[in-house]
Amino acid sequence: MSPAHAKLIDLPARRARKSPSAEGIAEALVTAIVEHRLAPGTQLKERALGEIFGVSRTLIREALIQLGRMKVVTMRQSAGAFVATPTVEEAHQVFAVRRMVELQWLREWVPRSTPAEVKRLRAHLLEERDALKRSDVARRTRLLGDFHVEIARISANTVLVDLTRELVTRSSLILLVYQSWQSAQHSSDEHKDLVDAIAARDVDRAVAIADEHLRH
Amino acid sequence: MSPAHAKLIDLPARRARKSPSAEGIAEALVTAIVEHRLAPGTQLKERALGEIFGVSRTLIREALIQLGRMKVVTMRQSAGAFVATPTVEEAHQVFAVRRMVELQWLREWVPRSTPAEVKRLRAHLLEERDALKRSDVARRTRLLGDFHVEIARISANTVLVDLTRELVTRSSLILLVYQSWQSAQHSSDEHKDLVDAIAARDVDRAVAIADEHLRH
DNA sequence: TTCACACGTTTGGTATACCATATGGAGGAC
DNA sequence: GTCCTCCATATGGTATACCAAACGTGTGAA
Repeated sequence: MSPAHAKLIDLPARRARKSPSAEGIAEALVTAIVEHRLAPGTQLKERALGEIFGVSRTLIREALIQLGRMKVVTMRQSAGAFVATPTVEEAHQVFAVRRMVELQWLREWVPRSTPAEVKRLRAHLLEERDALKRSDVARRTRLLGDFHVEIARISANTVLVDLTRELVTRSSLILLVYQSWQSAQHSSDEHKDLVDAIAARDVDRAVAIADEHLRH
Repeated sequence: MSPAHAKLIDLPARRARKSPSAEGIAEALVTAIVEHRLAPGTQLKERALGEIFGVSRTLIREALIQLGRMKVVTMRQSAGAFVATPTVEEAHQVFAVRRMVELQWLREWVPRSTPAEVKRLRAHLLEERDALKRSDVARRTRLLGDFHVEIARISANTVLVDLTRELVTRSSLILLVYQSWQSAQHSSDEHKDLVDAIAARDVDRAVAIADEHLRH
């Protein structure tokens, strides 16, 4: 958390500058972490962050507690908060749960998917493509994750959406640590194949593609 | 949060009285809520709780924030924290997600379940029975929920266990609001049927029973 | 008698102050 | 010269102080 980090966080902080609540700060930090501007293992010092966001330690602390519960940061006893560095085992566990949830949801939904829903996903794919073409790393990372959230959102099940978002966030962090960056294009291609299978209402193929996708 | 509530929380507070951390307080509150000692809608006043637990508002606040993220309490803007009163829709959503996760896990695990694992579950069933016989409401409520956590624990997947625990907690709160109390016996019977199916490695029957169980 | 306004009290929101602990560096002794 | 110890400082943990907003109550006027 050198002063150099300040400007890295500053941008998202300003973007959500309307009376910085704990949630806003937490979100800004998640964004900064997922977009690789705060490396895993980095200590998140409360006073420093307070200065950057222009608030007291109280709100920073609130945000860090929330991130701690999300497992995006690790709270070490009387040592403070650090950007989480997921272990290989944790990675497997997160993806195992994602497979359970996301594949089962596909099984329920794909047979009765509507053209309007598929259209929404295709629109998302175009955005992904665009980010890929422009090499907009931050936007690309976010969109690749949001694709899965977008699928969950179709369920209109808030619990499912929140869960998916949380797992996707953790996954992003994991991919940062364990996956090479070239695979972004590959991921987006798999997303396209998945949407095609959904449009064809081919449950088995959709599940197979998603399964493969989530096994890396 | 009348003074009368004090003694209701006091017991679990004392039980976990070893230097009351925010987590300990959160857990004590969850227990109190799930065991029906704090009714849904009750306001959780920070100063009052602080006095009960013998700590300042800071730690209480930390605990409440965590419970808020768990959706066990609702944080209303500049009005404070209240024990959550789940809507019917939320109830459906929680159980829909539980079905996705728990049924899929059963499908993966039951075919290769071991006698030792089944034995653990049977031991848990005995505890349930005992609590039922003694009409120990608090213990019974906890154990009926823990059964599902116990099944998740077999996966040795921390993410799955934590997720299950969280969903089960929310479910308990929902059942308090929408379900009559007599069904505890029935629940435990269904648990027994489920363990029998697991022991027989009958995946389809196990999933069917669990599915029925989670649909109420 | 009833309605409305205002004031006081309660409560949550945020900042700050204080304390304990961990950490790193400097200095002294072997 | 190296290692150990002690002190200074930085940092997290907890309590408290201060502020603003919401709510309830009582009083006065219509």
